[in-house]
Formats: sequence, C-alpha cells, structure tokens
Amino acid sequence: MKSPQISTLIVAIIFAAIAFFAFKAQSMQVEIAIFVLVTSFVAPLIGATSANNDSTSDEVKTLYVGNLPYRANETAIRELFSEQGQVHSVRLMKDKHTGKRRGFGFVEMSAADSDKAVAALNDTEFQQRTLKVREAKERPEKLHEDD
DNA sequence: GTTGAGCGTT
Repeated sequence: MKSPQISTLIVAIIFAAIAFFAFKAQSMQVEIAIFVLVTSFVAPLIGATSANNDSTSDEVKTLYVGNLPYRANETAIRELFSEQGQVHSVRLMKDKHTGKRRGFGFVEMSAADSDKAVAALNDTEFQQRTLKVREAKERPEKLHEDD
C-alpha cells in the first residue's frame, strides 16, 4: 500500500512474463505492449484506492445537532456548518415509520473544525430555533446480523 | 396536517 507503483510494476512484470510464454517470445513488441497496457490500466486503479491522501485524511468527528426546526433541510445544515469548516456528511434523523424528521441529526466534520463549529453554533439561533450542538456519543457496535 | 426532549442508519 505504501508503494502502489511497485505493486503495479510487479503485476505488469508478471503479465509480461505470461505474455512472454503465451506468445512464445516471438514478438518482443507484444510483450512490451502487454506491459504498457497493464501499467496503464492497473496504475489508476491502485492509485484511486490507495492514494486517497488528498484532504480527507483528517480526523473526522461526529456532531450531534438537536432542537432543529422540522422544516430544516440537510442542505441548510450543511451550509451552516460549512461556514465553520469542511463538512463531511449531514444526516438528519427521520422516523422509520412515518419518515418525518425527528428534529435532530448528526454532522460529520474534521475534528478541529467540529470543535469550532460546536463553540460557534451551540445555543445559537437557526430559523428561530436554538440549536444544540454537541459532540456525538459513540455509536453502538456493529449489530450481529445473524446470531 | 400535528409535536419539542433527545443521541443514529447504510
């Protein structure tokens, strides 16, 4: 994982070796072609999954947002918290049966930005309602699907 | 269509 390029190179060499015997080494150009094709196709795949260190590698903390107005949308909450930092995701909890909003949700932000967001948005007015922004509790562990 | 303390689903 630390060396996706080397992994790609190894895979390419293996494919080149297979191509070498498959084509009985009659054509070096074929072998080179396989090598180039493999490196061209595999490199982006590994790079897309491994080299994900762009700007999302920060610590993400989940914020509990309560006392939300029922008419509030996730977009408005996202934009509100986006003013304090990078918002990863916003999830307004809804009733499973009726599907109507329950008036609270969770916002995932970077750790530093989330702390600033809590201090900046807690007990503040949002659409004529006083928001309650707190650090969310840990989620319950994965429920055993079959047991 | 309603209500008002709270901590949750792929």
